[in-house]
Amino acid sequence: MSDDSSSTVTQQKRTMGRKKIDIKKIQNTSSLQVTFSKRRTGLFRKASQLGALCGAEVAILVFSPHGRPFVFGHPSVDSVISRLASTSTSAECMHASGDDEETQSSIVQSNPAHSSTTYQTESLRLRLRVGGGGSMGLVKEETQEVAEAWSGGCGFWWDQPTEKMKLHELKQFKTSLEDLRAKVGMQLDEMARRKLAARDFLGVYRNGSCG
Amino acid sequence: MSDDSSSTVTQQKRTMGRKKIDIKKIQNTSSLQVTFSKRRTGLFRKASQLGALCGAEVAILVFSPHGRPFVFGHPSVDSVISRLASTSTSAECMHASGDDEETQSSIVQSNPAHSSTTYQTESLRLRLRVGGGGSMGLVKEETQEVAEAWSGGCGFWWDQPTEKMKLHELKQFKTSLEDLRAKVGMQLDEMARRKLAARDFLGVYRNGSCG
DNA sequence: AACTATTTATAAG
DNA sequence: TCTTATAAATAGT
Repeated sequence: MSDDSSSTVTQQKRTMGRKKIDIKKIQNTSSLQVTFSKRRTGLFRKASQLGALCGAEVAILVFSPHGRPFVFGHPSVDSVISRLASTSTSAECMHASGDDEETQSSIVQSNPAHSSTTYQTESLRLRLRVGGGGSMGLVKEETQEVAEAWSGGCGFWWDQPTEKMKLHELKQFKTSLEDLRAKVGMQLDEMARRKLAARDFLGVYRNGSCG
Repeated sequence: MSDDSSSTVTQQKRTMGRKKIDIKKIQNTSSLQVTFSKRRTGLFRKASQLGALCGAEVAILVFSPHGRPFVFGHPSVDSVISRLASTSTSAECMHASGDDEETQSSIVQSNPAHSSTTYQTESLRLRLRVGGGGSMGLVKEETQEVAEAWSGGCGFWWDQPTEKMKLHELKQFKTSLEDLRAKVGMQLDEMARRKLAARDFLGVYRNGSCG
């Protein structure tokens, strides 16, 4: 005990720590965005784990409070929706009537054993495309850095000396492929946020080979 | 210290507690099912919270390792898919190439600002229907009990003296609507598992009125 | 974006 | 299922 600061001083905690919150619409705009971002990431991570752990197929579609769409799919959104559409099922369902219009959702569970098609749809075709960045106002220089980190060389970016992309963080990916996927999502988030126009990085990594 | 059991006996823990697991396909069949069930429930709960907290719209489609479909939607699967389909977007995407075929997923994030439709689909129409139970072999008596608890009266089941359905558990629902939704999912799970043929409980609660 | 202090989610039993 | 003991997620700074 050589560093005891004072006798009666209760070791002051740096942060208040997490607080319990009730599940109702967050009013503060900024915290709403932060929460949405964190939780969406967490949701996708969980979905990814469910897929990896159980060999389940999962598709998630989300519209941010701003109306911006986010999608997650394992193995792909398209395949899962198509599968659901082509699966003959009768659904046992329950609509939980919420308190207000913003608070209702439905949970459906289908049993393949019953064959009476209740879904009808044309396959939702997802044509992935790398678009340019949006426009949020950030130094172009920074954008360039990240872009180069992604498209600069041959091989996967996590195997490269991508100091510019915070290598220490990238190294964590190795722990598991699940984590890698989640990180990819976050990276994309950051890229989008920075108006990154790395429109060809996808082509480079498609099929895992250097094009 | 009046209840010290023994001098050198290290208080034996009842359970090993949670252990860290690596995210790879679970081999043990039974634990796979348990894990799938728990995690799917957790995933839906998280999705529900995201919707309630942020006013986000979410749709999740899951196929269990057995190929059984599970769906969650806020406000509904149909509406979210339709919205996505009708939204003109260009998608910034990344396909994380997994280690094996079972381990790849895609995360897509679209920016509404770019208007070049990349999704094309017919609205996935979800026609909910209450089907009969499956067949898993459980005492009919028990089934009957639960069925009655659900369809027995007018009004919502959580406002009724449904001792037969474990009221103590149902009471927890009140803490939040989010929780209620999650629980509904679990209840439905149980119902399905018990081969419950309460084919008309939905009708009773549709619109929140006693039909 | 980082960092805790806590609340939640869950792997084992 | 129900209970822990722990691992994870995340609200507030």
